Amino acid sequence: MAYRKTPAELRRLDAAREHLIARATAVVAEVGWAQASVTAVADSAGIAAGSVYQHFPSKSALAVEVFRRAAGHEVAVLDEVLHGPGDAVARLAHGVGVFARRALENRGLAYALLAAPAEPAVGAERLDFRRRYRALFADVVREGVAAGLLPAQHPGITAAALTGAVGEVLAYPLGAPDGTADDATGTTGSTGSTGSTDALLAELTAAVLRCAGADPARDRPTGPARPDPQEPS
Amino acid sequence: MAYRKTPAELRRLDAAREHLIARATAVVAEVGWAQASVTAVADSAGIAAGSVYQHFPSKSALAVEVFRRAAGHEVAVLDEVLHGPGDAVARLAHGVGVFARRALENRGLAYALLAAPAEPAVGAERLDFRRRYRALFADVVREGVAAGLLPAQHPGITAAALTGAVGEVLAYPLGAPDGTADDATGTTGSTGSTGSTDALLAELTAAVLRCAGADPARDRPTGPARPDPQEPS
DNA sequence: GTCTATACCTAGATAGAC
DNA sequence: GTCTATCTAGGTATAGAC
Repeated sequence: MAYRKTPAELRRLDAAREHLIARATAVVAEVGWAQASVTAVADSAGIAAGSVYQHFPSKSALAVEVFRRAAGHEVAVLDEVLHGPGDAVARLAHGVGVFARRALENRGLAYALLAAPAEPAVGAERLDFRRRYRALFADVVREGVAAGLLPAQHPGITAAALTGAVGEVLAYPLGAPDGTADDATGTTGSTGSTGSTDALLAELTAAVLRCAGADPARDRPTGPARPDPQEPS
Repeated sequence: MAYRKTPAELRRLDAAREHLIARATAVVAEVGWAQASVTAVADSAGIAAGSVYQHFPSKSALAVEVFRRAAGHEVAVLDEVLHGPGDAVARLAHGVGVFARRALENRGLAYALLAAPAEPAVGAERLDFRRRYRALFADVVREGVAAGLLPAQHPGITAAALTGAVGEVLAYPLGAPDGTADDATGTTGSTGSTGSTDALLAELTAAVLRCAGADPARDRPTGPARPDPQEPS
């Protein structure tokens, strides 16, 4: 017996672990945290429940890893957009649009990450990631204020408001299992590219820009003028 | 044996039930949902664990009742302010102020209602109450738009954004056990009436008004001009 | 290394005495 | 009606065979 595992062994183990994480993520996206028992996840991954503990010391650890991977990806995407080219306000608008679109394209997972009830360990992780979103938004707001594009304000508080606003606006379309949301608060199909999704995005972006204090007079690349919004009920 | 309970009996039972709810609420406010076991609640109420089931069919039912009472009270207060005297924008500002102040004065409970991880039944109730908040905000926004005080927008989406913004901005000061929050994101004392609380309220209100699109030029009753906000880090 | 089977632990819920 | 003591279920985690 070797003192060290061979490269091939390591690769195999790592692949198994990755596969487990991927399947766990899929299960969570489908049925939520509460229903994602060790048994269900193991079944989905095609291994025995006990084997899960070859890769993770506890269910919590696996759940946290699932959350970190998925949420970390979203943070990275948002980070790239918010720190990309263009002025601060344009980046803010674009960032929110990208974030929302991605969420609406993968609802189950987005809901799990944003709002679904979860065990304390995941809840703590969620708070941590919300802090990261706040930090990203705060950067852009600060920059916008410095550039004279936004009025004087506390960037941290505005960032928190933006984070909460985006999450809450998305929560209901995401929470509705499939197409039960009405009007601009959800989409009717599954691909997430329907007209009402666009309306939702436009309104969300507008609200976010207003919240940061962006000048409404400046042209936004989001469609012609303002497409007279309609109320749901 | 009487077919009906005597009025005295009914009163006694009702009082016991009320006492149980009150104690359960206190326990939840102190230690959160997760730690509020049937045993802990019963102990606090001075009865045996089994006796809880004389008043509620299940732990979930008790938790839901606790949530409904507390959240219902907040909704009623907000409702009264938002539908009170004054123009729509003034009421919106006042309503947010009152809501935030109340939350900061009773942090444990506010955190439990707004953000703390909870069992699915409570989570569902929370979604329902957030819908009510949205409806209240939507009314005021709609009114403000009609009165020409606010720009054209989708009231439901703005209302969701406002609900999320308020919750998220408050979540961190509330979540920090006691005075660990820095700068305007929290208070230092316990009474909730310190200077930094006022700063937080002012910034939150400003962000909310911007989000709804209120004209920043109009005077707000909240302090002299704008008290040059400072950043935390 | 992976599976099967099982132990165990926590917390909610119940039965019967007083 | 309330308490004590007990039962139970559900799901995590482990032990030992292959």
